Amino acid sequence: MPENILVCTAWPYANGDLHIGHLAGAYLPPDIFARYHRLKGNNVLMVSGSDSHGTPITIRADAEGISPRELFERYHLRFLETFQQIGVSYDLFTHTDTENHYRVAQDIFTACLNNGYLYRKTEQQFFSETEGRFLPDRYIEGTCPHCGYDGARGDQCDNCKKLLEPTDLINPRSKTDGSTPVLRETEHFYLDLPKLSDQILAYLSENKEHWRPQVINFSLQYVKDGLKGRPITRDIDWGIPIPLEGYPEKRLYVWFEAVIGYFSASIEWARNQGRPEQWKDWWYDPAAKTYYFIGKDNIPFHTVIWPAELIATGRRLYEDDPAKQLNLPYDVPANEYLNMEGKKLSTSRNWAIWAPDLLERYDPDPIRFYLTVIAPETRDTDFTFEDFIRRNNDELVAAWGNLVNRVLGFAYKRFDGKVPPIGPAGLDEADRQILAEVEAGFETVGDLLAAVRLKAALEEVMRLTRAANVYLDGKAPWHQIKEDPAAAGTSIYVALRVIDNLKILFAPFLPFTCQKLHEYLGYDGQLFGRQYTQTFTETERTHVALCYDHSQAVGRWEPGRLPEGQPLRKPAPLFKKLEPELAEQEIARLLEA
RNA sequence: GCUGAUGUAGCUCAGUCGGUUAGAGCACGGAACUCAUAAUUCCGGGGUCGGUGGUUCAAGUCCACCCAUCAGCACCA
Repeated sequence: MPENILVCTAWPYANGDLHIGHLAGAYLPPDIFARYHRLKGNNVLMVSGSDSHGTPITIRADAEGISPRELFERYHLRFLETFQQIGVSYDLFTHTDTENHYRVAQDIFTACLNNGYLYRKTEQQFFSETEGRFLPDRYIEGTCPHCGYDGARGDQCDNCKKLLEPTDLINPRSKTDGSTPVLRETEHFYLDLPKLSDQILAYLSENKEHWRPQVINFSLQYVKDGLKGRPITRDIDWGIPIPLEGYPEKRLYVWFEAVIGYFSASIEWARNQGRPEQWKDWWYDPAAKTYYFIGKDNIPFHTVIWPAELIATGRRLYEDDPAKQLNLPYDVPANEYLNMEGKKLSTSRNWAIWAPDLLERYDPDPIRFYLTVIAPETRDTDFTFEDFIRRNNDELVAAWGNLVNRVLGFAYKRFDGKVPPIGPAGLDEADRQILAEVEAGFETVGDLLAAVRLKAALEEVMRLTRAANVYLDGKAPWHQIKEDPAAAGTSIYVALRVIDNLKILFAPFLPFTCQKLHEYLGYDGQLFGRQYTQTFTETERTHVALCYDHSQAVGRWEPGRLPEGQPLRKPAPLFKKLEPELAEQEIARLLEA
C-alpha cells in the first residue's frame, strides 16, 4: 500500500539569493528523497515557501526605499527560477504573505491562547522616536560594558563575544540612524514552553532511533536544560496581525508563524487541487511520515518549538473528529554546514557561490551530483571547485557517462539503431549475474534513500555502475562481434538493460540526464512530472507559486523490461568534461567579487 | 564560559552490538584493452584511527581529561 510522505524543507528567508550551502543542506536532499518516493509510488507532498516577514526584510526594504512586499517578492521569484533550473520539485512552493497563511497562523495563535499555553508579560524595550518603532536587540549599538568596544550590538559584543542585554550598553544608539533610543513599556504574548516541556520530552523520548544522533542529542539536551517562555509577538508593522482586539500595532513573531507554513502550505496545496480536505492524508493519518529537511542552526525550531506549537494547538485544527491528532515530525534529518574552499560561507563577506550564478555556467545534474557526494550529512564538509571538476570528470563522466556512451554508441552503430535481441545461446552466468546485481539495487538503494542516507545511496549506485563496466570489459562485445555477432548482441542487450535500470536508480539524483537517457533508449514519456509556476488569487492579494504535476510521470522504481528490437534514438554524451583550468577562473571570480 | 557534535589514507568520506590483517572512491605507480568523452578493467604502494591515560581476553568503537574545528546558548530564524 502506498505510504503518505510529507516532505518539508526550510523556508528560505527572502532577502537574498540562495547559495550552494542552502542547496546542499536543505533543498537538494529533500528533492532526491521526494523523487525516490514518487518513483516508488508513494503519495508525496513536498511543500515550503519564502519566509517573507521579519525585521531584516523591513530594514533592507527601508534601505532600498521600497516596501517589504516588493523586496521579498523579488527574491521569491528568483527562488522559483532557481528551483526550476536545478529541479527542486515542490508540489507547492508558496510564501508566508498569503491570506491563507495569515488565517492559519492566526487560528493556531487563537487555539494556543484558548488552550492556556500563551501568557502576557510587560517589559521595557528600546524605542526609536525618530523611526517610530521598537528596535530589535541586534539593531542597537553602543559601548560594551565589559571591554569598552564601541560597536557592540544589543545582543552580543563582537569584540569580546560576551552576551549582552541592550540595556547593558553604554550610550546605546540605533544602528540604522544613530539616534538615541528610549525605554518604553510594551506587552507581549509568550508561548509557555515550560508548561509544554513534559509533553515535548515525551515526544522526543519515544521512537527516535531513526533520528540522526546529533539531532536527537541536541534536542533532548535543549529541553533538559530547561525551557523558558518565548515571546511570540513583536512591535513591528510588517507581518501577521494578532487576531485580538487591542493590539493593532503588534504582529506575530516570525519564528512562531514561519514553521506554521508547513501546515498552511499543505492546506493551500489541497485547495489548489480542488480537494480541500486532502491535506489530512499527511497531517492526520497516523501512518503518514513527515520529514523536515533543515540546516543544523534550525534544529530546535523543528524538534522542540514546532512540536510545542502543535501540542499547544491541541494537535487538532479544522477537524471535528476528537480521535484524530495532528502528526508531530517523524524525522528531522538536519544537515551540518557546507564550507567553501575551506572557509565558512558568508553573505556579508560575499564568500558564497550563488545558485543563480552557478546555474548560468554549469548544468544542473553535475551540480546535484557533486553537492550530494559532499552533502554535510554528519559533519561540516567543503566545496572546492577543484574537487567539483575532478569528481565531474573522474567519477560522473568517467564511470557513468562513459558507460552510457560506450553502450549506446556501440548499439546504435553496430545493431542498426535498435536494441539487439538475445542470441540463440541465451543468457549465461555473467549475464544473469550482472542483471540480478543491478536489479537488487532497487532494494538496497531504495532502503538507503528511505533512511535518508543519500550519500550512501548514491555511492551504491556508483558501485553498480562500476560493476557494469567490469561486466562489459569481461564480455568485450567489440571482440565478440567479429567472431559471434549474436553473442555480441546478447552482451549489448544485457548492458542496455543494465543502464536502463541504472537510469531509474540514478533518477532521483540526476533527473535531467536520466530523462535524456530514457529517450535515447527509445522510450517516450517523462520519468517525472512537470514543474510550473502559477499565479493564485485570493480575496485581496495574488501570489506566484511553484507547482508540480506528477500525473503524467512514467518512471517506476522497479526493474525495466527493455523490449528487444526497440528503436533507439541517436545518442549524445550525457555530460561534459570540465577543463581543470576552470577551478582557477572560478576562484579568481570569487576573489574579485 | 556552558551544552552538543565532529576529528580515520595525499583528497573526499564509510566504519552496525567492542571481535580476524582498518575500508571505498578519487589521486599516484605498474599492466591489459581499444567499443567509449585518453574513458574502461586488473594488480599494487599508501593509515600510531587528533593526543594522553583508563576499562577489557580484545578499543577506531566504551570511560576520563586535553587539543583542534563547528554549531547552539533563547530579540537572526
